[in-house]
Amino acid sequence: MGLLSELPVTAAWAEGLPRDALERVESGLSLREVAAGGALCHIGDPVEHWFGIASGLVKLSVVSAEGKPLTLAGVPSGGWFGEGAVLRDKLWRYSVVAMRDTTAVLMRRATFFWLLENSLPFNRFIIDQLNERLAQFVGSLEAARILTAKERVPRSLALLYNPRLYPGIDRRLHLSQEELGYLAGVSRQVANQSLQQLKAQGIVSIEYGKVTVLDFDALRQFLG
DNA sequence: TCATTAAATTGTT
DNA sequence: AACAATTTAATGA
Repeated sequence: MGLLSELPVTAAWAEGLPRDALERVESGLSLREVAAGGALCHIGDPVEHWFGIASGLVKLSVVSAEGKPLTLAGVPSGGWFGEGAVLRDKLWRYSVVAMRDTTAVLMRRATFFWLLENSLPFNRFIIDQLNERLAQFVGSLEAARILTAKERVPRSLALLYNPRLYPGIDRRLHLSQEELGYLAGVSRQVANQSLQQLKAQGIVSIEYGKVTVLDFDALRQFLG
């Protein structure tokens, strides 16, 4: 019974791997617990791992010269990220901060590259993932220009429910309105008002510290 | 298990 | 940004 099979994370890239390869890969994995507010890595840290989120929620963020934080993306449980950094960079270009208590899976660089050289499905997974993220960030540029602050909230929510990047994510997400505001780059007030509107439209339901998506199709309208 | 208190979150100004 | 109201989590009897 290996590490992967015990995790509540669907590691799609591991499907189809021969048993001996799987054992080899699992020897290159480790777990790390990070409390809410803690960091998985900081800007400038050496890139030593590819990250997966077994449970919890993290955000990828940078800080502007004036000290204003900018959130690039949120990654819920089931998501893997950092392949761009592992492939291209020696140092992290963004910080990874836990928005909730989080359990992360760390894959050593050497293991990552071994998979690249030995598994075609893994290569396919990485290409799909890079492509999906590229689409997200291109969309973000558009959204920043075209969408109002209130519209950026449902867009951010829709991004979290990307089935390709984060398969099997629960309809109900443990995510406060303040945290959603950080993700969307809007104030908590705007996040609140936007959620109220979405609730009135029957797209989401709101609970204390949680949001549940009721209508995925309606939410995807905000992706543009 | 229940009551009390602190902390977190929400809705509004 | 600041306020009050509400919900949850933590604590201890």
